[in-house]
Amino acid sequence: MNKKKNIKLSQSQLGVMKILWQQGQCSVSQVRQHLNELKPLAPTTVATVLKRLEEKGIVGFEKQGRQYMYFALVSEEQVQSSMLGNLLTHLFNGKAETLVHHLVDQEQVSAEDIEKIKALLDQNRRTDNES
Amino acid sequence: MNKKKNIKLSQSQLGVMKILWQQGQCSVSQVRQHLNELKPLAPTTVATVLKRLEEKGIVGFEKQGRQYMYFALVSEEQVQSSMLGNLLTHLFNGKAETLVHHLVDQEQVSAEDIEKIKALLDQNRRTDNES
DNA sequence: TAATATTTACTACATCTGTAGTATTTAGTT
DNA sequence: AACTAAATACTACAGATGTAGTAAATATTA
Repeated sequence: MNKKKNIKLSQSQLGVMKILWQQGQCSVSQVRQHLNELKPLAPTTVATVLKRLEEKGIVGFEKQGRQYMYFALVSEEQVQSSMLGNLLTHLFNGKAETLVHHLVDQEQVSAEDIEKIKALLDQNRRTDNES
Repeated sequence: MNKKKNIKLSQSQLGVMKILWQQGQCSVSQVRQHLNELKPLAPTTVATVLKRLEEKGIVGFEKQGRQYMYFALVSEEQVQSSMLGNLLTHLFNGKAETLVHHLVDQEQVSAEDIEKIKALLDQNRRTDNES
């Protein structure tokens, strides 16, 4: 089972993970370069974040010459699923409609997005009926 | 404007806020009593959490005899909106469909819920067209 | 009024996070 | 081989969180 439940990442950690998810495998300085556009950080800062992620089993690394190449050990989907589930449970009392209601209601989602979501739900319902 | 953006509450804090949202106004020991079913905590622990929430402007209190009566200064909806928005932005790259997809896909939502959500979206679309 | 119970005030302390400095190792260059 | 640049290893430190102990104030009761 690959069910690492209750993965919880802070904002900084997420920023770093996004790079790894996009780029696949990066050295500290590569991560730093990618982050730089968003937020300039000292090299050691990035290294610390990566080391801590490694300690938590979220990323792994492989020595490559002098430097470490880091890579994600959990997928973006896993983290999304886990953190969303957490929010759903603890903030929305498990009520998915309330959550979606906020999404739709609170200026955060375009009409176009709503169409996409609806399409998604329709599709889901169909496959539900078929199975 | 009552727009307290970027409200971010930890799990413990959320637990306490839920009591206040449900009960309206509580003393420390009342909050503690309600929490007790979920998680027994020392009285001072609850008091500390409430004091910290007060320092952040999330709750207020009013002296009533010897004790403080605490009450929420931000609504559950505000917190839901803020924290969901945060998750949407930082974990789902702003893509609401991805978020909903997870909700629907990941065993977290019943078929019934999906129907409710669909109804919600339909309604939303109608009012969109009308306005 | 003295004793007891309740409540708040202050202190504590470990862990996590955000951020980075200093020291050391190592590789590439002259 | 000596020097420089890059990388990692420690250390640091402030703020947030989870949890609670001890002291002090206050109210209730015997």
